[in-house]
Amino acid sequence: MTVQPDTETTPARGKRPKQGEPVVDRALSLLAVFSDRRRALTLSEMARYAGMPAPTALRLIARLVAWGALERLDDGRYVVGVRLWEVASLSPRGHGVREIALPYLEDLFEVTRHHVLLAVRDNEQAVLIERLSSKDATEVAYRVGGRAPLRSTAVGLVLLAGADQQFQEAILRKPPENEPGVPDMPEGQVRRTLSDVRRTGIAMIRRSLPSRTVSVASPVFDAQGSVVAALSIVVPDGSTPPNVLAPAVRAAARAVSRNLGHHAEVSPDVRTHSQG
Amino acid sequence: MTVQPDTETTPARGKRPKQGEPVVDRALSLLAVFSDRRRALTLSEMARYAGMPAPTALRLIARLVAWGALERLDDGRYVVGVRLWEVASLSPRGHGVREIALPYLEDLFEVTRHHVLLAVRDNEQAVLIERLSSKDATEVAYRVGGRAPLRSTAVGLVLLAGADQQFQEAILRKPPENEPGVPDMPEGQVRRTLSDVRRTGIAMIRRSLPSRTVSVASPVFDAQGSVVAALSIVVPDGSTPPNVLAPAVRAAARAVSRNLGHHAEVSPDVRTHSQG
DNA sequence: AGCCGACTTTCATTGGTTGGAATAGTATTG
DNA sequence: CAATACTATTCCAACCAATGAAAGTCGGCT
Repeated sequence: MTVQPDTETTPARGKRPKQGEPVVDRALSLLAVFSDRRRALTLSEMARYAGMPAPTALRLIARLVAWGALERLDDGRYVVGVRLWEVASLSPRGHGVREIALPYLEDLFEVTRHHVLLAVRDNEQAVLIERLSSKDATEVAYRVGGRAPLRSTAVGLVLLAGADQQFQEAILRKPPENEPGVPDMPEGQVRRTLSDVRRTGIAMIRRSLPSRTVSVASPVFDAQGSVVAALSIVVPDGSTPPNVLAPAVRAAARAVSRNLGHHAEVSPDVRTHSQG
Repeated sequence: MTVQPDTETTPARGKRPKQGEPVVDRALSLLAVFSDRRRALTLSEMARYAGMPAPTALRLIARLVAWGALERLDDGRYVVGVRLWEVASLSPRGHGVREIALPYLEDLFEVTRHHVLLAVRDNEQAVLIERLSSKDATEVAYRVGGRAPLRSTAVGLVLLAGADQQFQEAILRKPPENEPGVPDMPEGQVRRTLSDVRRTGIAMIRRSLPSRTVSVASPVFDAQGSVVAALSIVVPDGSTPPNVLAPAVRAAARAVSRNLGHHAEVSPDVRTHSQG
C-alpha cells in the first residue's frame, strides 16, 4: 500500500497550481493592459495580457466595472471608465499643474499657433500632461498621456536638469536609447547640455521624425523651487528662429511658476543669458 | 464545568468581527476618498473615510503606491498618482472625445474668449471633460473632472435629451434637486425643453450663481448617431445675445461630430430652426 | 449538425487577507 | 520634561475571500 495519492489522475477541484499574487496587484494589472493601441479589449484579451485565467479576470473586472474603473461596451468589450478618469483628474501632478498652466498655454498657443506641450517626470520618463495643437499642425511624436524619453526630448532634458543629482547620475550612467530621428548625444555632451539648461532655463532639441521640428522647453517651478513640469513649444524646423521662441516659452513657464507660488529669484546668470 | 470558552476575556489574536468585503472594492474605495477638497490625505484620514482599520488601509495603499495609482508626498500624505492619470487618459469617453474635440474647442474659445465646456454623461450626472478659460474669465461653477446635474445645466439638458427614453423618464420622475442659482423647472417644462433641445440642437440655461451667466450647449454625436458629449459656451449674462452664440456652438459641435464619424443627416426640423 | 472559441457559473480547497495588539515615532500640552 | 494624544508601522494566528479546473452556455462558422 505504498500508493501515493495519485494527484495526476485525480484532478481534484479547487487545486490551483499556486499563484500567490496580491489581489490588488492583479486588479491593477488588468488596468495596465490598456494602452494607446489597445483601448477596447475583450475579456479573454485582458486575461491573456494580464496573465491570468479567464474566470479570475472576469471576477475582478466585474468589481472594476461596478465601481466605474472600467466600462463595458455594447459589443462586450471593456474600456477605461469615466469614473477612473474622474479620480485621476485629482492627481496634483497630472491635472493639477495642467489646470493652473492651461490659460498660459493657451496664450502661447494663440500667439504662435504651434504645438504647446506640458510634461511632468514620472520615474525615468516624461509624461505628457497637455498638448494644444491646431487642426492643421505638423505631425508630432507624442500624445497626451503618453511617455517620452528624458534624454532626447526638450521637455525631458528640462525635467532631467531639474531632478536631483543622484537621479541624474543614474540616468546618465544608462546607455542611450537611440531614438530614431534624434541625434544621440554622448554622455559628456548631455552633461554640458543639462548644465546649460539649468543656467539658461531653456532646452532645445531638433528632431527629424516624424517630421523635421524644433522643440524649445523651459522649466516650471513650484513654491519650493523644484522643477515640477516642463513647458515647451514645437515648431517646424526653419519656420521660426528658436531664439525668438525662447523668450516666449520662458515667459509662459515663469508665469505658470509664479502661479504655483514660486518667487522667481532672478539669478544673475539667467539675466546674462536671457535672449541669445 | 459549563464554562464556555470565554471569548470576552480571551482577546485571541486574529479574531476579527468579520468584514467580508472584496479586497478590490476596498482598494477602490481608497481611491474614492479623494475629492476636489481632499487631494492630499494622510493614512489615518484615508482609513477613516474609507471605513477600514489603519493596518488594512496601509497594506492596500502600499500596493497602490507601488503600482503608481497613488503617490506619497514628502510629508507622508498620499495623492493620486500620475500613473493612474496615464491609464485614465485612455478612457474613450474621457480623454478620447476630448482629444478629438480640443482643436474645435480652441477655435471657439479663441473667437469668443469665454468659457468653453465639454461634458459627457456618467450615470445620472454630467462629468466635465474639458474647460477652456481665459485667465480673466467669469467665475464658473464646475471644474474639469467635476460633476454637474443633468436638469439644471445646459450640457446636462443636452445629454439628457440625447439619452434613451427609459433613462429620461427615470430622471424626470425624480424630484428636482433645487440647485441654488438656477430656477427649477417643473416636470412639464423640462419635457418641453428636452423636446426643443432635440429639435433645435441647442440648450440654454441662465444662472445667477456663482455669477450671472448664460450657457448655450449643443450635442456631439458619434458615428452611430447617439449623443456622446455636450459642448457649451458660458458667457456673462448680457454680454452677448444667446442667439448669436448658438450658431457658433452648434457649428463647433457639428465639426466634432463629423470628426467622430457622424454623418450629419440634416433634418428638416433643424434647418427650419437654425438661426433664430 | 458539428465544431470551435469566448463567456459564464460552480465549488472544494487554501493561502492571501485580516485587524487587534504592541511598538515606534511625532506633535502638543501641562 | 514627563505626560498625553495621535499617527504610522510591525506582527501574527485565525479565517474567509479568492482561486481556477471543470462543466455548462452561448454564438459564430463550416
